[in-house]
Amino acid sequence: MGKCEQCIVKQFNSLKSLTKDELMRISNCKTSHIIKKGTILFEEGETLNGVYCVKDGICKLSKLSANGKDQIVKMVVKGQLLGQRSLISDESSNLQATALNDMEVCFIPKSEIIADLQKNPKFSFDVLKDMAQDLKEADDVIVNMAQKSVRQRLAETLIYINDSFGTNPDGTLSVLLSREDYANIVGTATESAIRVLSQFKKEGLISIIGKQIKIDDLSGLGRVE
Amino acid sequence: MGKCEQCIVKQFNSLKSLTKDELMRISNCKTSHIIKKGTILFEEGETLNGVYCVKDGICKLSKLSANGKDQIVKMVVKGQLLGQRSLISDESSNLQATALNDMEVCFIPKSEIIADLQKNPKFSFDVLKDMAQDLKEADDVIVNMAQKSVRQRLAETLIYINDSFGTNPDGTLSVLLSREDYANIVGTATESAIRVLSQFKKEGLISIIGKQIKIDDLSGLGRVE
DNA sequence: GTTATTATATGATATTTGTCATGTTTTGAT
DNA sequence: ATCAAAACATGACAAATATCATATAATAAC
Repeated sequence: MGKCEQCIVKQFNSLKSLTKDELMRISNCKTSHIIKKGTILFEEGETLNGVYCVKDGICKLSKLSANGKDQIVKMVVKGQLLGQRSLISDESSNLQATALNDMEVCFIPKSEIIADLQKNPKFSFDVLKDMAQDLKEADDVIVNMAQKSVRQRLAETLIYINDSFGTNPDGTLSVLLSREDYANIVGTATESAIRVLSQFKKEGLISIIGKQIKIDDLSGLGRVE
Repeated sequence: MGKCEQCIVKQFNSLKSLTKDELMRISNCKTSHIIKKGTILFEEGETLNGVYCVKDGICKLSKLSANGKDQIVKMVVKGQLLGQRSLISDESSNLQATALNDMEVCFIPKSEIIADLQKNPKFSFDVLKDMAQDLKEADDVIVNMAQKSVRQRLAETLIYINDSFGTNPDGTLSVLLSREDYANIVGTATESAIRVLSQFKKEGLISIIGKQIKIDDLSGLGRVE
């Protein structure tokens, strides 16, 4: 099994602030996992016994609404940590995590993380910074949800996915989401999401190749009102 | 000027985790302020040189949207800290803070807070917990914005204000918000907020006495669909 | 390979929400 | 107390979005 000390992934998250000794200790008790696309890493209400460090792949964090829809609140990618919030509050998870493609993750037991949080101020300050960033992004999502149209939100979602996760060699978005996923990010009915995507296609902003989406006019998408 | 060591307000926020010595040091460099209703404590994009500890009163945190509306993201009350996020990220503020009634606040310089964050793990873990809680609440707001109707969101807002800030002796909500504020919390047009409030009145859920609102049927509001 | 199931697509229609217009009430300044 | 400005209220209509129905395409199961 790989060693945390040598793992490049940690450069992208707050684990980078741990000392070599701390990393070696974590390395000894962490477990590696391959998570198949579609697998639920943890559910809403579930108690987490640690955090996941995402070595590869992407997952969605969603929350079930009273109307039965599963609102996607955030996407977590390679390099990021998963589950810190619940761990810090010492509460069960308020979100469900589902793999959007095959993932490779390391699971680090709660006790290890908590110990380091309490001993290493640099680490805890780093986690604090991450959380502050998450909070800022959440504020932006709230404003977008409240003030922008479905068309705008969907256009921005496409741009976000393009910019954050990139494209395949043929230009299609590398993260393959179902139309329902798009609807659940934007917060609209699946039919509405499909309809708006069809409009974008008619307007020459995107191409649709089966389930795949290719952005043809990125700046045009940015101008959608 | 009051002394932080003896201040009861700190019991409600993470400052309670500071040692007596740390509190005395902070007490010496903090400044007390009376903020009149309607005053802007800080604007979006402004660099904050410290945090505010709210001793009395309430303020709204809002963010200007592209369409010119000022979305209210959160309300901050007596006992809470204000401005930690920006301070931790070392960024300018992403939100504007405006007093909703007369406030009494203490301003603590950035250097003091940062120093304590780096030295006192208990304090930084406490701040971390606060932020985790804020993040959880933000997730809930996102889901509500995305999945619930204006009617539901407004009903929940009234319940929230009732439960969190209480009522005057005559039963009216103690926090007096303009119709525009309600609209900016819910994320709707001012006219829509007014209209829905009128409907609630017709349905016997609330009474409207001038600008004041009185909840007549709390559980009924909770059942609004 | 065939079939059942699920995902995508689109039309028709209902509902929700926004916008504009206009009138009334409240508030604040003088 | 009077007047101007702002906040509140409501109607009429337009636009955005949801819902329901139905068709087709893609995928999975056998």
